[in-house]
Amino acid sequence: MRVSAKVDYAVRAALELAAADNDGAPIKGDRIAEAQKIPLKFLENILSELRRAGIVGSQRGAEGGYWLAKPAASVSIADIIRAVEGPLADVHGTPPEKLKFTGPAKPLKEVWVAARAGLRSVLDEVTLADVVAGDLPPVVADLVASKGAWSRR
Amino acid sequence: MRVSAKVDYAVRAALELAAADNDGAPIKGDRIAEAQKIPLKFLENILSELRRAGIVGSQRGAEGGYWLAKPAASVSIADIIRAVEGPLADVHGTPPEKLKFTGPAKPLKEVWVAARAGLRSVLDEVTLADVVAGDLPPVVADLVASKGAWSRR
DNA sequence: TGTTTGTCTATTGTTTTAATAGACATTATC
DNA sequence: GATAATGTCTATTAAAACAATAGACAAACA
Repeated sequence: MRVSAKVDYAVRAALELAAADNDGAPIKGDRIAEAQKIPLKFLENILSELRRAGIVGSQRGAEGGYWLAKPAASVSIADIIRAVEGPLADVHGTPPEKLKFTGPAKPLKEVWVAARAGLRSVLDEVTLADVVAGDLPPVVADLVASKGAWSRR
Repeated sequence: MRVSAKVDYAVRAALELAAADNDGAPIKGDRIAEAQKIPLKFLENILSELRRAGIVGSQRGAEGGYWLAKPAASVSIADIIRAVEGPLADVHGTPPEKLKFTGPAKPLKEVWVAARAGLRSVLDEVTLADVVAGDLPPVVADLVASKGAWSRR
């Protein structure tokens, strides 16, 4: 699982929007870029994609900026990833449920489907609101507590 | 999670070796390539990496070929991935446990650690022997049975 | 000694990634 | 209505990763 710079930036930018309670006024790209150390122009591209996905709203002009277009509790980390990169998981360009393997590799399809489900069990469950509140769902606590979760292998 | 062609090939090649009970005689790269439709030269590069990682053994010359250097039940899918691509998961080039976030993004570290743990819960548990036998561990069955596991989102 | 096979190093073309640039459209304020 | 501040859109680019491919070389066996 390689989390790209783009996804990393997108998630952090969305969190800034979810956290900012700016009396309903839009937040400037500039301010997000500075707060999270993200290259401004790259961030603007990303925020445009999030807008096209209906996750953020925007306003041009002076006093313009961005805001979250949905309740923070209804936007998952996976939603952000899908908005900027497409499907969460694929194998050599194919979605897991469409894979066909032959010979001893046959059961591999179930393995990749399960791997995706393992990822989803975290990324589909955690919302922007959870992260902002620092109160993550039980599934995260369980996984994080599992042996060796914090060490490299 | 993007499973590259290389990882896909490596896992399937390893499964061919795990499945082949060729009276202890080595299996030719040629035969694996054909059975799994993998470009021969690319496969040879991959098998060399698996050999350097101690997962397969090899013999040159006529009657040469490859074999599994360990019991199939002791090699996990994650072992194969790590051998050919390095760590299972990273965020923008950094392993999850070393991440540092600021402001509202602070709890993100736990989220990425949990996501990696979710992946590991499948990929560290499933061995080549499991796949060859078509008898996957309970964690796979559970995840695969979870709602929506087989559909795209 | 010759043939078959794996090993190693290098190279190539394509795609993706991560960013940058600049013209343009919109909005609020003066 | 002019101006300044902002987001939008299209294009470009440099670097890296990806997916192979090539060929000389080394080892093993018949």
